[in-house]
Amino acid sequence: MHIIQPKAIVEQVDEILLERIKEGVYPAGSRMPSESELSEELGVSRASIRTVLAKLAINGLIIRKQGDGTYVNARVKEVNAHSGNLWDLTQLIESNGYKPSIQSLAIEKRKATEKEAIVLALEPGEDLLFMRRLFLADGKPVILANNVSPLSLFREPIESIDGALHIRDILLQYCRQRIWFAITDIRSTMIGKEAHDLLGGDPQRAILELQVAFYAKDNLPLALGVNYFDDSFLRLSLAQAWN
Amino acid sequence: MHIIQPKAIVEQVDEILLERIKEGVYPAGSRMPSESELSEELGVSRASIRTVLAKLAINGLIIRKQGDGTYVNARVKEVNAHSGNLWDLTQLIESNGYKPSIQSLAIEKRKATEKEAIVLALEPGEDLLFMRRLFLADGKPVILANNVSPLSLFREPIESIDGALHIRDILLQYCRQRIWFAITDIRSTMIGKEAHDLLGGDPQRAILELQVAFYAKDNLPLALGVNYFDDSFLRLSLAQAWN
DNA sequence: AAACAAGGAAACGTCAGACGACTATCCTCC
DNA sequence: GGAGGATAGTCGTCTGACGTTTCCTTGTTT
Repeated sequence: MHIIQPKAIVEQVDEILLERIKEGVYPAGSRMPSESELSEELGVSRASIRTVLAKLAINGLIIRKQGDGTYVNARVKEVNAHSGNLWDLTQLIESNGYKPSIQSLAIEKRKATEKEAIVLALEPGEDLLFMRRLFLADGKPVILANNVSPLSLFREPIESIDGALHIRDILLQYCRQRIWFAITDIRSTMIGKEAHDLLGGDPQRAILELQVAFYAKDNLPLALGVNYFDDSFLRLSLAQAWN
Repeated sequence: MHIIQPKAIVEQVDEILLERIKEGVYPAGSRMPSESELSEELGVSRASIRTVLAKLAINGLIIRKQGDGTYVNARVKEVNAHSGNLWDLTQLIESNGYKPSIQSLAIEKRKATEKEAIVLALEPGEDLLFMRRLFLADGKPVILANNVSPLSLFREPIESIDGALHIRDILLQYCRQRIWFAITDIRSTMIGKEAHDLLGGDPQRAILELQVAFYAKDNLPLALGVNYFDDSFLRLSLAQAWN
């Protein structure tokens, strides 16, 4: 058994405000309620509100003006890696305006390559869980995702794994591990045979490759991901600001 | 004349801590001084320290553990778009371990295309300042950067513009405009003729294309940029976290 | 001697209230 | 009608306090 700890206050506030911005409760370009009003309405201190607003500002969703107020970025709809989760492919598809789903192609055991062993801090040849999955946007295949994770992390037989889950939830559910941060390498590459077989389109074209490494709070490597997708169908756009 | 306003407190603290992390004053993986200690040492309130630490945590440079302390991310060296400035090409080159420089190829006037007019909120055919520049890493050309900006923003003849400056400083110095946020589209594309002539290498290869739009605080579009570079020489890697 | 439990110290998380800095707005005065 | 100043509202910073979590020491038990 595992108790689901009540989420941190700032986390809850973050979800609420993010939701309101996405749903247009605070329309793009409009002025949001003041920190004091939010503090009063949500029943948390102004300090907590400010923590969340700072995060939203860094991710370019809002613009803060001293002496004036806090405004929703008028171009918030143009950004799709919203809360800074570049590696959240489901969210990427969703913010491009499609309905995401995940199709599992393979879940199997295999040995770690030398390179994988280094990044995952394992011995070469140790057992890995390998997952090949296809992300669909409105049913159309758009992202090929390959993930590996040390098999020693898993507490249940691999047959019981639900391949349609988000990698975050797989690690949480079967490994009791929470992703704390991720490092993403962005590369440009020619589409390979495997990706072309699954994604279709021109067999000679450049696509994006996202190499993601997931880590736990204590810097323990949890998983690696290599994701391929066509940026002509899915836009990858980030907003960045400070202040 | 224009007075240089003293920077905001959090901005100064941010620079100091960023510098210390980069220089190894706080080594990767080590525990940083506590919030109280930093507050006392730098002579600012704990609240301001916390604002900065929150930003560093979001950008994955540090990891905060309640009841324990604040740690420098052990993998901080693997990340190069450090302070979340994806569009800061100088910083990108620097964090890849090279010495950056900028070579101006062309600075000229030209009319806005229809697409440019839309994004810059201008009438089609209005005058633009066009800049083509080459970023060098240790003297080797690595990034081709094309920028356009409404000519109406500039207060001095274009002949006086120093093409070796950072776009941030060009806008600040000649337009009195400060970049407040940027939206970056990341794309994968085949290398074009122009880019290949300047960057060399295999004429049939995939490279990264960063399409950047710069905005001022009031959402005024300041400039557009289209940057091409080879990700086999310059790694583009981001860290992301929340908590 | 090893394992376990209890307690305290230290650090981050949250709260409350206050004041300062800055901006937009309105009003007055010329 | 325009310029200038007063004013209220909002974000930025500060101070002090308490809550929550984690680590580590200490002492007890097995």
